[in-house]
Amino acid sequence: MAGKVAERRAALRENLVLIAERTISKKGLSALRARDLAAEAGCAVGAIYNVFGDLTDLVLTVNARTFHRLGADVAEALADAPQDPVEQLVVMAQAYHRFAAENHLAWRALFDVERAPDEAAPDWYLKEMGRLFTYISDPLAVIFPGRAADEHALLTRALFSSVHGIVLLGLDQASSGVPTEDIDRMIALVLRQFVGAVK
Amino acid sequence: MAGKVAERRAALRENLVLIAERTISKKGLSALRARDLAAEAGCAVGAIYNVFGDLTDLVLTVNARTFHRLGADVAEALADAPQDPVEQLVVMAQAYHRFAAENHLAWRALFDVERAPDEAAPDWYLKEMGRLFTYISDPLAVIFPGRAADEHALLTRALFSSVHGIVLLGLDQASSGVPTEDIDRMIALVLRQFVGAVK
DNA sequence: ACCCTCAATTGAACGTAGTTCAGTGATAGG
DNA sequence: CCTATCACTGAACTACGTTCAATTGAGGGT
Repeated sequence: MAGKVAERRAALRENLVLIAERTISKKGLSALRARDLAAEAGCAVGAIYNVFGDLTDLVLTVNARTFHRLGADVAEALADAPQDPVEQLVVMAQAYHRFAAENHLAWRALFDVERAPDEAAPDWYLKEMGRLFTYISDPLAVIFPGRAADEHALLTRALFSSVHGIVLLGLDQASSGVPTEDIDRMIALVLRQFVGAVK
Repeated sequence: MAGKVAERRAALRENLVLIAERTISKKGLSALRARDLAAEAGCAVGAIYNVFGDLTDLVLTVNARTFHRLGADVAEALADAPQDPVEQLVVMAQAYHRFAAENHLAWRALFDVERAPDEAAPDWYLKEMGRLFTYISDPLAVIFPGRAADEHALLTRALFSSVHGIVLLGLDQASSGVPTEDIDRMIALVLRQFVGAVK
């Protein structure tokens, strides 16, 4: 029976990730507790630290999955979008909004993890980010042909950041009155106005 | 000697706020500790709770001051700005960026405080936010006259959120390569492009 | 000047986190 | 079947925010 240990470890790891994912999605990052986690997984608290270095490692694993789902949602929206590059941008941004709204706490956890100040961003983060940037970059190249590469990169980043800001502040004060439709309207307003300026 | 107690309380309060402000500015919100605070202020830990309900109350007081300084900086930039409404928007947004960069940890603390889920945003927050929105709203009314009031409000909020997003993501990864000049360029790019002044 | 009352102040103690590690028990190879 | 090894256990440790019984000292009455 070779690898019975590794098997159990892998199973525990998967289990912990699923439980953490559910806890974060339902009750938020701050509700994640080592003891609760162990109790739900039916293991000792110490076992968690055999699989993950610390709870932040576990959260980062959950975040990687969340980020991947986010990327897939945006990609799906893009696949179903019309050919018009402006509409593609709008559709993707609204897909981003929809994902953030429907997975609010998990989405928040993406940014609420505190990284060590000098620690580099994880690999998967940069990779998924690059993926999202490509989705934006391509339609932009159609809309604004002949821009310098560096300006094009800045434009891409700027648009992503703008949409992110609109969603972030819109959902933050969801209780104090920014309806979902208004967030979508703001996104469309900024994107259409942005590209319409040169049309 | 009437009010000697109240006097000491007020002095302690001021002292605690100043110490907390310095700690947050230098080491970040997460470095704020009740025991360190008491040691620095030369009082018992319990004394903090005679003046503030809890540490979050203290942080909110610091945040109110930070937000006020931010509003003043933006107002000053607006006062020195040219008449052109587009340039006014750019100048204000870059002032927002400069404040965030120069007071990074204090600025982050504005958003990193976790509020109770159902608790309303504090009064001073809404007031300062309204102040910032007015600064943006006025030039926008000149640039886009004759828009419906609700669309105008959405536009204002959308532009603020966009600039906030650009600054937030730009400063977050400052280590992994978004120079200050690029953030300013993105701000100018979005705002100028938005209002149709193609350069 | 003295004491007495009561509220402000103290800091040890409490509850709850994340994390560790010596003891225990199961595993895989001989 | 035995045993060296290593993963697992959970009590213990540290570090928080917060509380509260005990203490102190201020302000008024005599």
